[in-house]
Amino acid sequence: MVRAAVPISRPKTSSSVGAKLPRAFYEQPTIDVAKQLLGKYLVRQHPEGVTVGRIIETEAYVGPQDLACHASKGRTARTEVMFGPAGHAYVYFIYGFYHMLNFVTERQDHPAAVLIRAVEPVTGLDLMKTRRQLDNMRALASGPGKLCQAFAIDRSLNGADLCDVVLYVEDRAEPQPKFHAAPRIGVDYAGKWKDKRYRFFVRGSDFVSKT
DNA sequence: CAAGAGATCATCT
DNA sequence: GATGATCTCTTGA
Repeated sequence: MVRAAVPISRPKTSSSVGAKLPRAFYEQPTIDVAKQLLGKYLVRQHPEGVTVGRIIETEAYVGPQDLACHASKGRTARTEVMFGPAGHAYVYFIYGFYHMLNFVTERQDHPAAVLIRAVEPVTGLDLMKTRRQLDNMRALASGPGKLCQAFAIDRSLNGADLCDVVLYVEDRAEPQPKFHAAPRIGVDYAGKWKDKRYRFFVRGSDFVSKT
């Protein structure tokens, strides 16, 4: 006789698996946000289904003085979101092909953000594989452009509130993973700022974009 | 496996 | 008119 079903298994699409990070989390100093995001879970709700990934790699872009930060070029249509309140998505399009996902940090009028560079696929693997036209789990979301493709993130999400439901981050009460700090990728033009160790990634993960 | 090129377009000069 | 917070494929050891 089969035992009666007991609701102990947690529905994967429910927020009950973790606590959504509040706006106050994103209002912290950008470097702290970048480090603390490691081991948290990026959740994307979409009509095709939910995708979830464990955040493996981030980069901090700390403000207008940071020559690698887009906001160092001034306040423009593109960078406008970064000048707004923390806890919103800054999504931009680059190289004619790829979208980049960032989280706006710190206070109003201090333009800064954290770039999400890689996640470990957790939920919605089939959806990610379809979107990426690829079967290798290691390559699904191990890069900023790859993860945006896998999670169906484009400029329609620019400015999206991370305290809303379509895109947010969950804390599943894991201990903070050990991580490395290294220079950021692809910012050789940024003078002395290019050598700052503002890139953070989980030690030993197979899902880092570059080692 | 490393290095290089090509793809392609929004944004700013 | 140039360039970029990238990715993938090809080439050649």
